[in-house]
Amino acid sequence: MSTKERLIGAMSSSMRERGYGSSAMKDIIGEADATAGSLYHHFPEGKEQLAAAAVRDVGMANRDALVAVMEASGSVADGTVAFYEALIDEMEESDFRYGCPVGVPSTEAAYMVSAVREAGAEVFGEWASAIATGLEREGWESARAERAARFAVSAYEGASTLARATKDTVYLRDTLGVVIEVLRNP
Amino acid sequence: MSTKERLIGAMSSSMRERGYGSSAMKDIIGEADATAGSLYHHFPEGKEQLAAAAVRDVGMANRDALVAVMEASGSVADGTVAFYEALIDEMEESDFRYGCPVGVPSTEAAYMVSAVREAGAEVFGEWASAIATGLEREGWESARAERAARFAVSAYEGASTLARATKDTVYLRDTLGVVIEVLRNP
DNA sequence: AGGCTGCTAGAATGATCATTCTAGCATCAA
DNA sequence: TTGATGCTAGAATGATCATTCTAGCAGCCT
Repeated sequence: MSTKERLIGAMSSSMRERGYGSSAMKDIIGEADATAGSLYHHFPEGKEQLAAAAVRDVGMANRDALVAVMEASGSVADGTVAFYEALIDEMEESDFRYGCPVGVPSTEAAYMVSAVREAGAEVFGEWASAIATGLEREGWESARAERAARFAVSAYEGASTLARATKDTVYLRDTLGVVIEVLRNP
Repeated sequence: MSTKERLIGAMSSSMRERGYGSSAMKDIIGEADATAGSLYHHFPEGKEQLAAAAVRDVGMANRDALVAVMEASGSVADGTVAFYEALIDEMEESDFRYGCPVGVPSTEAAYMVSAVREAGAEVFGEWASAIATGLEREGWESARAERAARFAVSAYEGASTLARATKDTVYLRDTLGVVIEVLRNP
C-alpha cells in the first residue's frame, strides 16, 4: 500500500472516531507511518484536501460494496438488510467506537470545510443512486425509487448517529424495520 | 440572561455549526461577552462540561417544544410534520449553516468526550419518550409506539445530516413522507 | 462598617496545532 | 555517469489552543 493510500486510510479511520476538527495531522502521519514532508507532497492543500479525499475514497468503496451485496443477495431490500446488519455487528464489536466515515465528517465539517461537505454530498448522492438504480431494475417507477433511496440513506445515517450516541443498536434495528417495509413496497 | 446562560447559548450555537472539536473557547467567551475567569467559574471542568451542558440544555428545550407542538396540533403525526417543516425552513433560510445542536456534537464527540455522548443519549431518549407517550395516548400499543418513536428520531437526525451535506432539503421531505406514514399507522 | 460569597477581569502559561523548509534519497532516461 | 523527477526526512516556525492564576468587584447578611 502506497504512502498516499496509507494517509487516506489513517485520516478516514481517525475521522470516523473523532471527526475532522479533532483529527490531528501529527497523529495521521504517525498512524500512516509517513512524514509531514510526504503528506504535504501528496496533499499540498493540507488537511482539508486530505479529509475530502478520505471521505470520497471510502465513500466510493462503500458504494461498490453496496452494489455488490445487492447483486449477490438478489434484491435491494435484502442487500440493505445485509448492510445494516454488518453495521450492527461492527458497532457492537467495537463498543460503538466507529461512526460512518462519511457521515461523521460531513455532519461536523459541512459548514466549515466546503471540500469535505462537497465530498460528502457526492458520496451520499452515489449511494442513493445505487439504491435507486437497483429499485428501478426491480420495476419501480423512477421518481418513487429515488425518493425511497434518499430515505434509505438518510435513515441509515441517522440510526448510526443515534446508535453511537446511546450505545444501543435498538435504533438501528427499529429503523431497519421501516426501511425494509419501504423497500419492499414499490 | 445570565453569563452562564449566555455561555451555554454560545457553545450550543457554535457546535451546531462547527461541532465540538472546532469550537474554540476563546470564541465562545467572545460570543457570550464573558471572560475566561467566569467561564471556568461556572464550568470548572472546562470545555467538556460546557459542551455537555449545552447539549442537554437545548435538547430539553426542544423536547418541551415538541411536546407543546404535538399538543397544539392535536396529533403526534401533525406535530412531527410541523417540526420537520420548521427545520426545512430554517435550513433554507440559513443556507444550511446550522445542524442539529444535539446531533452534530453527539456524532462527532461520541467516542472522544463521554460527557457529551451521555448528554446526547439522554436527550435522544427524552425525544423518543415524548413521541412514544403521545402515540400511546392515541391508543398505540406500548412497544410498537416506542419502536416508531425511536425510528422517528433517528430519521430526523439522518435527514438533517444529509440535507446539510448536500444543501438540499429533498432528503428531509422524502424522509418526512415515510415518517408520517409510520406515525399514522398504529 | 466589616466580612463573606459569588462572580468577573484579563494577562500569562505551556501544550499542541497545521504547515513550511532545506536537504537528501531512489529510480530511471540518455 | 549525469541529470531530472518523484518522493521522503524531520527539525523548525509561528499561530492557536484550553486552562490557570492573582486580583478585584458588587451585593448581602450581621
